Amino acid sequence: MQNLLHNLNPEQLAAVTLPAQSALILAGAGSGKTRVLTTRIAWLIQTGQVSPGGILAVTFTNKAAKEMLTRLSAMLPINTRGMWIGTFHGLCNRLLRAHHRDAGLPSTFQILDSGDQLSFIKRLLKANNIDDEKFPPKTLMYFINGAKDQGLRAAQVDAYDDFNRKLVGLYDLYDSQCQREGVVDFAELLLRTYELLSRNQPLREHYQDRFRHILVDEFQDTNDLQYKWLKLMAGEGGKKGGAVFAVGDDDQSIYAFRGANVGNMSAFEREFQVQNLIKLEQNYRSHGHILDSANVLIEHNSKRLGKNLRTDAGHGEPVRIMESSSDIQEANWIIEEAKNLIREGSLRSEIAILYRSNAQSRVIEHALFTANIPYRVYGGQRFFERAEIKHAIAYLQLMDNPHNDSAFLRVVNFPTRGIGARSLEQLQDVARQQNISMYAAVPYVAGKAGSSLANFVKLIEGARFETQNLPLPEMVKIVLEVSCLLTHYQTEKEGADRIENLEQLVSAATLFVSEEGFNKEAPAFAGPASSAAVLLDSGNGDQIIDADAALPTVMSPLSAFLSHASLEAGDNQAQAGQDAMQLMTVHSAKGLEFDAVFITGLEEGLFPHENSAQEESGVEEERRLMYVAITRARKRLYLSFSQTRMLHGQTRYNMRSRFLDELPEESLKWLTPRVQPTWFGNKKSAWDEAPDDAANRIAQTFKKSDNSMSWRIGQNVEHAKFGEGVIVNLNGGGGSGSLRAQINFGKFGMKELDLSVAKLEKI
DNA sequence: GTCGATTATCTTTTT
DNA sequence: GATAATCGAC
Repeated sequence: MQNLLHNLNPEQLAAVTLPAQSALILAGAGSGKTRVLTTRIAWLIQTGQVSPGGILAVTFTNKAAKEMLTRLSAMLPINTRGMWIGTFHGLCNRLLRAHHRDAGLPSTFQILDSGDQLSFIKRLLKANNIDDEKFPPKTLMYFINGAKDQGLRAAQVDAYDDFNRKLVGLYDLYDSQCQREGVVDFAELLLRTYELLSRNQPLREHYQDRFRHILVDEFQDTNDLQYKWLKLMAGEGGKKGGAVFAVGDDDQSIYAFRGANVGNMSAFEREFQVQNLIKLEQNYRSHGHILDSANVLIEHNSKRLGKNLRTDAGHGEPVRIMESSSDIQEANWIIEEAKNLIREGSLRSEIAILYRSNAQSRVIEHALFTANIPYRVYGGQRFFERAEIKHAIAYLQLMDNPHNDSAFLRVVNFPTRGIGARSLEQLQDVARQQNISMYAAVPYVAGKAGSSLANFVKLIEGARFETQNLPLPEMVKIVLEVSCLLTHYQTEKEGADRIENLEQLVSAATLFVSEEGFNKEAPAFAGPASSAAVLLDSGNGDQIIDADAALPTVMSPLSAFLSHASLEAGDNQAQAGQDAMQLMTVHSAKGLEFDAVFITGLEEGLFPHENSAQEESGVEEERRLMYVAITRARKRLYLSFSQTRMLHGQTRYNMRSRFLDELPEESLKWLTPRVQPTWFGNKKSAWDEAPDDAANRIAQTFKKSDNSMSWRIGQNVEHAKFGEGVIVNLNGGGGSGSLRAQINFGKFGMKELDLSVAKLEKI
């Protein structure tokens, strides 16, 4: 045990060894949060305070859950498979599979990912003749998800006006359609579980009794429903059930846009009568200048619980800031700089390039590709989201649950088999009249269309029959054959990649089967609690099995694999083993760390993003995002912005991000001359100053050749009333008439001014 | 009904 | 710039 607690600092040690009461750990970036969580679990088990089965540990991402399991296995000689460590969604899925009858779901219920959900809604609107101009599918989707994230059913939502009443009605319709098809969306997984446990006392008490310790990672990211869910699991603020050990950092709350509520942290402190509040402020990751930058930046936020990171690592190198004239130059510069780092001995995998939105990766990827530097992009399109994979999955879904209309529509005519829009419309009408799924409605359609449809049904039934006793990978293989997906892509010109992906799907199935223990005889769960896999009374007279053990006991391999495909979209490219540079959004970088980090596109409108600029809370969230980005870096941090950038297929001119001006001067080193904000009175052009030689050299390299024109697009200007701006477009002039300029003044928006009249100063 | 081509739309982050 | 939706020709 000494080993376990060895090397913990006093705060970490205190947190790990807290008594079995609810506790809140404020863990700053790089303060050893995951370490504290896993060590806590290991310590609880090793000191015999709880069995592995009495632990419930919740994370938000699959990555975090996996990390926790790996570290735990390294600390303790136990089999972690079957332990209740996972994402909210994953754990709820497991519960619902085990108790699907009580939850009112078919055993083969399927999970809609957000793409599926959106097309589901589009279909719903069309089927009910709703004008999707007036009720855009996305609006409805946000409405439904928002309500569910607060734990509200349609009947519980207050509607103030006609528009909202209509949305509520559609929400209700949506839910009943989901029920009919046997599908659930992400939020539904949580809401169903919550409702199940609220209403079913024996079940609730069983789990409350069982989970003596509930540990929550990234608590600041919980939404209202997740918090209610935790309260239910813990039973009246932990009085009846287990103790809740919540770890979070309000400064890293970056998911408010999808319902996360930082207020849950103070609510938790109050409602769980938290007496143990521990702050982890010692940072083990970043050098001083980097940490100072993060600290000073985040102080610009008003709503904080208050926390400051410190380090013993010394100041280290200053934070470098670079201004480029275009996104392409930005990318080229990054690559030059990265090459230097690599030449000096840095691993490529220790260099990360971060950006605010996925669209920004294109230019950088292109440059990396040209420079022949291996790289890996996280996010973007993932394995299970690829079209060909979705198609294959849809066939499997239909075999497992034929009432899933989304799956039906996706593949009924793919590859084409002569079933067109008309016949499907007909089929849809029948299905609606009879209140059955499209699949079930097939026998009611007569004629030529009817027989093509019947053939499709035969195909699915045949595949199901043929594969019923085969292992999952074999099943997938056969489905690829009989669906004609393989032959279809063989004849297609660009089909080679897709076939390769389909083959990878078979490998994914093989891997899944062995990882989840579906190829073993007995459930893999081992440990003192396995005997607790008792039968218990569900309250409706049925004897049911606790959702205790590993997946194999509560669902079929196919159902499990399909959930896996929805819940874990899978990595996009598995060039594992290669030492490659890391590209990702700031959001997906959370929880990771690198020796060197480039934060790119630090421009107004991009970072902070324009969609967030409307409200102050939006900007504060962006600032927290920036805080997260900065604290990813261990030794070296580069911040970069560009005067122009291609976005949506057209060039945009942005001003540098306000965040750059919120950093402590003494920790920064500007590689290009810094143009002071106008209120400091410095109105020289960035390219006309030469503070130091290195900067001058770089400036020369990037200097634009055509400086002759008095006004040019991209010119920074200052206006007496509107302040600092940048010329976006010029028109008129050409000898006659007056020259007019469109100028982006940031806060004041876009203005068109006559250059002969307006008093503009170049800066 | 099918295919290819054009047009519209939309681009923040993710389980 | 990329994809989905729509349109028009066979």
